[in-house]
Amino acid sequence: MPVITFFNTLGRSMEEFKPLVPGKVGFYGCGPTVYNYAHIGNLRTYVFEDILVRSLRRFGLDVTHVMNITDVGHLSGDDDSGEDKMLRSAKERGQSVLQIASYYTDAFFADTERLGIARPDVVCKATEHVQDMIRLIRRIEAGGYTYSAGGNLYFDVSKFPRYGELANLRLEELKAGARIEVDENKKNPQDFVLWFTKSKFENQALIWDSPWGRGYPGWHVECSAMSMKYLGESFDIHAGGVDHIPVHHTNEIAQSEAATGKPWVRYWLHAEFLVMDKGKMSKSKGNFITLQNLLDGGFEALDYRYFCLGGHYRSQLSFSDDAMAQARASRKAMLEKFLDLRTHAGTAEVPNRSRLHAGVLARLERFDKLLAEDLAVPRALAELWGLLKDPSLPPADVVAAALDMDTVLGIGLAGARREEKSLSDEERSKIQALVDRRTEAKKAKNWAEADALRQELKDLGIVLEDGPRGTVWKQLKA
RNA sequence: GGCGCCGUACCCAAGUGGUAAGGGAGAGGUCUGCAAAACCUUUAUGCAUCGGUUCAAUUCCGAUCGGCGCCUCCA
Repeated sequence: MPVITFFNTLGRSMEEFKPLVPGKVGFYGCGPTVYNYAHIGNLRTYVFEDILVRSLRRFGLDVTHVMNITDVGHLSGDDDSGEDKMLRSAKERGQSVLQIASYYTDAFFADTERLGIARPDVVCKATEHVQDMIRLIRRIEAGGYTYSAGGNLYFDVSKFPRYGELANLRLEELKAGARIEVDENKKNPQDFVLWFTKSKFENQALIWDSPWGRGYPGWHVECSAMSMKYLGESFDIHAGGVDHIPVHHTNEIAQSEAATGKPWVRYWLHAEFLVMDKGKMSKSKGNFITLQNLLDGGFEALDYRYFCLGGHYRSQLSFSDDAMAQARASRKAMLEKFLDLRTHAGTAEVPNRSRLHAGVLARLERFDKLLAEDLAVPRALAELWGLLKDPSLPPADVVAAALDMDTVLGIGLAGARREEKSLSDEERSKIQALVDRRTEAKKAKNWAEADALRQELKDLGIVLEDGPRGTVWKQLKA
């Protein structure tokens, strides 16, 4: 197992990764708020987390991956037009907020599944853990970190000296209210609500009884409560998008450590944004794209995954139709190359790792080393290309190693097929008959007829390739 | 106002104090009746600009220009 290093947002430096319990990793990844479809920017982060989990497992670590589903707290407050439409149509169908949440949760996992993202070991819904949150809030309250105002229970950041450490925040320099009105109940602008009994939204749909009155939990508390429930009061890795650093994760740390008095998370990993021409993808700017949009545009889900692998997780990645098409072309070429090698490998026995050709093994080792260096996935991908393109390596060994690498990358080598859709035997024999007729015409040097038959097949969606071993046909990509 | 990131060929994108990965696209070639595929070759004396440090900078420092993110729910 190589030495694993990660760039820890807490401290902003590369650190060797050493799990709290040797051989085991507790990992919490911030999940979706399920009131709308995930867009491809969101999904980039989940691809990153998937690569993280798969890499750790590759290195022999026993990972427990926990992900929350935020299905409370933000369902009635956002007035994005697209969402309103969804809510309205849901209302027309007589559905509850929970049904909406359920719908988008299913949609989310349908997307991640198509992207080959492994399902977390624990998926926990906020609405099913309100009692855990209440218990956690009571501990925070017992420590004297809270105050009540205007019907809400607030966390008092002035009681937590290390507040803002993760984000390098210095409270006195923040310009509170620069972009949003300050809640007049707060002693400090950074204070945040642990429990609402007075919603700023009219129609909060879900409410619970609590020691502070009937209401609902603040957003940040769910991650603290659920992560501790499943991973313990201290655990190894917490990941999410960079946007969470200054507020969400900062607040999570404050309340978690206020409750337990212990260090909470040891390594913080944050994924940068996918950006479009005009900046990040966001609903309010009306420039967000879903995975389904890409599928409708003729891309495969794994083309998008491949696209994500082209950039390092800590760098912004520029999305465009052109860049996406490039990723598709690149992945297609890679699958073709792989299929060629698999054909050449024929029935040769696939060697296990210990018996691989030295040159292949060397590449595999470099691949592992790159992953271990803060997930240098773009370079790991280049290593896979180098492996596939090196003519000096035995095909069977290359195929074995490529499949091995793909257990982390997830580009879909194992499932690669030449044919796009299944054809009936009847269709096959028809095509073969035409191909045979053309072969006869070619033998007779009757080029006109041969070309006519080529065109006829092309109209059927079949392209021909004359090679040294005769003519092979393929389906034209739809 | 504060915090932070980025600017690498036509495009996406790695990377390092010692002379620019990979992919896409383009060009030329081999092969081919045609075509495709494949393969080979090729495309930044250059890494926004200007200074500085250094034997040596794309890589460190400073300034400038440009772009982006966060400080509000947001991956």
